[in-house]
Order: sequence, then C-alpha cells, then structure tokens
Amino acid sequence: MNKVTVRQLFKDATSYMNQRIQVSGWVRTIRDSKSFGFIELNDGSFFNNLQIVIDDSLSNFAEVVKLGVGSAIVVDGLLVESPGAKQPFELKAEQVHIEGECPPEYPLQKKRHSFEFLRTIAHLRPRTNTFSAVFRIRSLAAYAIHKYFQERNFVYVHTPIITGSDCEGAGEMFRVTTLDPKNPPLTDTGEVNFKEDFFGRETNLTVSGQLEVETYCMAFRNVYTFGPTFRAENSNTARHAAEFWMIEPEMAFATLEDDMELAEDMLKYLINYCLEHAPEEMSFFNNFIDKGLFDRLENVVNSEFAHVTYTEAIELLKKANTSFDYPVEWGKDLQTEHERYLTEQIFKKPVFVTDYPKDIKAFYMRMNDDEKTVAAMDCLVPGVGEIIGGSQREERLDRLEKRMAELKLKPEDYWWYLDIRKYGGTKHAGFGLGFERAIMYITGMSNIRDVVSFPRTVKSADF
RNA sequence: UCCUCGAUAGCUCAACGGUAGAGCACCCGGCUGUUAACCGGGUGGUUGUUGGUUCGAAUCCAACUCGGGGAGCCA
Repeated sequence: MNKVTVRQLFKDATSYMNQRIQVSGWVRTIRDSKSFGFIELNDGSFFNNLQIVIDDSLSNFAEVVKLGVGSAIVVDGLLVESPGAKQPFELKAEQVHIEGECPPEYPLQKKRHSFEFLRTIAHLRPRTNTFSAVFRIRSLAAYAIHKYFQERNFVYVHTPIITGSDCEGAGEMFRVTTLDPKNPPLTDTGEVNFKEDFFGRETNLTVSGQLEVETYCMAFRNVYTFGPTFRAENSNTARHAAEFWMIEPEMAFATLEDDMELAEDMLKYLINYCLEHAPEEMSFFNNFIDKGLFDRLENVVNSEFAHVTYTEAIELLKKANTSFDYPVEWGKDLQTEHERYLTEQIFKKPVFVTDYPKDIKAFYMRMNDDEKTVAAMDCLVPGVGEIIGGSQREERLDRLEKRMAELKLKPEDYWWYLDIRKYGGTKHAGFGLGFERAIMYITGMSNIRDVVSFPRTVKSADF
C-alpha cells in the first residue's frame, strides 16, 4: 500500500486522485450517522486535516465510530474528490486499523480551550490547531535564521551554556553547582568554598553569548550565536521567560549603520520566509489569533525602517499631544508607553532609536564623540515594542578600560575580553534578537509561554 | 517586586447572603453527505486552601496558593 502524508496530498492531489493510498494519524473529530460517518484526521505533516469517509461496509465500523478524539489510526482507502464544500478531496476508507485508542478522559475536546488551560497540559497542546501552527512556525523560523546567516557566510559559534564569566551584567544568573546545598564546604571565613565545586570556581548559566561571540568575530569576521540563554529575573510578564533563545550576530569592520542594515534585512527575511513556507499556519493566525497580523507584517516587510536618535525621540515625545504616566526626560530610559507611542503613533512602522545616553546602556557600547551618548540601537516595532537591541562595540582599549573603571568593573574578570582590543582590535557591531519575541511578533501570539514548548517562568518549571 | 482582576462539573462560564445551573465533552437512543454536524434522554460538584463573620457563605472579611492583565527589569 502506498503510504502518503496529508502534506503530500494537499501539495499534489492530482498525483493521488482515484488511487488507493494509506494514511496514518490522529482523530481530531468524528461525526457519525447510522451507517456512515466522517473522521477528521491530522497526521502531523500538515496544518489541515484530511476527511475520511467511513461506512458500515467496514468490518469494524461500530468500533471505529466509537473512537475518541485523539485516537491513532491507519487508514487504507481511495482518494476521491469531495462533494463537500470545505475540502477538495477525501479518503474513502476501505480499512481502518486502530493503532492507539484514546479514552474519554482525554483532556482535549474539539471545541476551543483557553491558552491558560492548555499550558497545564503542555505535553498535549501541540495536538491543537494553534500550537501545531506555533511550533511549526518556530521550527521554520529557526531554520530561516540559520539559512539567512549561512547564505551570507556568517559562522555559527556555539558559545558556552555554562559560563565562568559571572559579570556579563545582563541580569540575575542561575548558579550551576554540584555542591550539597545542605552541607557545602566552607572557607576559613565561613563562606561557601567554590574552589571545591565541580569547576573549582563559581559558575552560572549564560545570560548572553555576546562577549564570547565577539572573540570569534575577531577571527571569522562575521559570526552569530543562536542558542538558549537564562535569566533568573523575577519578571512576571507575558514577554519574559527564565529560559529563552537568542540570536546574536556580530560583524567585524562594521559600524552601527551596518548593524541596523543587517537587523532590518534579517527581520524582513524571517517574516517573508514564514509567510512563504507556512501559508496555512500564517492564515490561521491572521484569522483566529490576530486579525491585523498580515497588515502589520506587510507593513514591516514593505517599509523602510525609520531612524531617530534618542535625543530627537525625546524632543518628539515632549511635543506629543499626549500625557504619559512617566515623564519624558533626557537621560532617562524610554518607558514602554514611550516606545509604543514612537513606533505606533509617530512613525507607524518599525523604528531604530539610536545614540542613547551612556548611563542607561552597557559598558561595552562605543562612546560617541559627544562623550554623552553611545552607539546603541533599539529596534521598536508596532504592537510589541522593543524587539532588537544592539550596538557598535567599544574597540578602543583605553576608552573601554576607562568606562569599566567608572562602572567599577574589575578588569581581571574581563581579561580575555580586553585582549580582543589589545590584539588586532577593530570596530565591530552586533545585536541581540529574542527568538521567542520574534515568534510572538510573527504569529500574533501574546504570551511567551505559548511560543515555548515547555516554558520556564517564575515559580513554574513543570514537565 | 508593585498595581489590578480572577479561581464554581473534564472544558468554557452562570448563580452575587437563603435548594449549585447551562453549553460543550462523556454515556444511551435517533438520523444515508457531515464539517464547532444535528435531535431526544442521562451521568457528572468537598464552589482553590486555611481561618473568620453570620441562624445560614460559592457569595462578605483575612491570609496563603495558583492564574490572567498592566508596570518595573529586559530579550
């Protein structure tokens, strides 16, 4: 028997029309009458279901009709054109083999469930329309990111997950240790003695691969990391997870302008790739998750991103005919409401805000000639706000050391990072894109917990 | 961490100080082209936890737990 996936059928129905084929998958719903019935079968290969027509000529008709939603079956039958309006073709079953029954207590019903409930059954939710679509997009997007960078000869660098650099400054870290928490070895002064720990020092899960990837940038010119990162921040929002993936490209001999060009181009490529390669899923999101999704994505893909300096943005916000909850003032970071006003009301498209005051940005960002601002950029998009943050890095050793001293960072903790400036340093720039936030933006899903297979958030690490 | 809303049947919700209910799911029956199938009947509850107020609490109060939305921090 010719084994076929539902994807093959939908992509090339004519090759299989009026042929005897075998499909296998899971029952999404059964509608039955006295002597015939219909099964909606999803085989995982494609977003849409295949309609199976069954009748009492089947030896096990009575048994098949009683199958619960979620049952696994293998069907032999004839592919025919469907008289029904909702599907182009259907499979007239000649034999239905029951692989795995699904009892009535199966939590998924054929009606809509709340996302909150589905989070409690994260092991079953990929079987629903929404999560099937989300995780196929997530898979495609991950591939598209590699494809984008590989086609441009960026080298993929696996930066470490366990890191000994405890001062990346990007947030609270998760400790990695094999010491017994009830009885740790102590030093003479009564502190925990990490010299006796597995690595002989304090180690943590990485909060960013940037510092490490910068070192490979000085060897391969254009590089990127794409992997998990961890933040032990007590952030309780729909946009934060303790474990998330980041894309961090880094380019040598590049300026902030090159950096923004890359960010804009990559974002557009990513969106186009998903629209092109998962049209069924994307239409589903546009119809059922976020009615304005296509308009928003097309606006991003077809517009030149706006550019504005932080200082100009402050002026624009001060002139804005709106009262903000937080005051607009040069030197203070832009609040969420300010960012959204800029991108949604003033520019109505993605916008790069550049050249922030040095005091609200990281130590490694390149000092501008005005000595007050640094060559940083945030990319703000309508609907979400900040999606990308990047900068040109400070390549001048003396300036970097001076800045670190101001911030009371110990040079010995960064000896290898400073070496990069010492030995053939060049100007370079990069950015970080939160993968989950990109997926949220592309799908219209509004909670990060619903774009991660098994999300880890504050007080929650089930599965 | 702060503000705010919420937790009632397997799911989605109603009942707002006086007998805990509906739709869906599930079970039984009917139906020869359904598509969130339809029609009839039925099963299903320690009202998140603990304590308090009251003749009486799902309902009012307090604490806790968990969840939603917003904010901070950020990606």
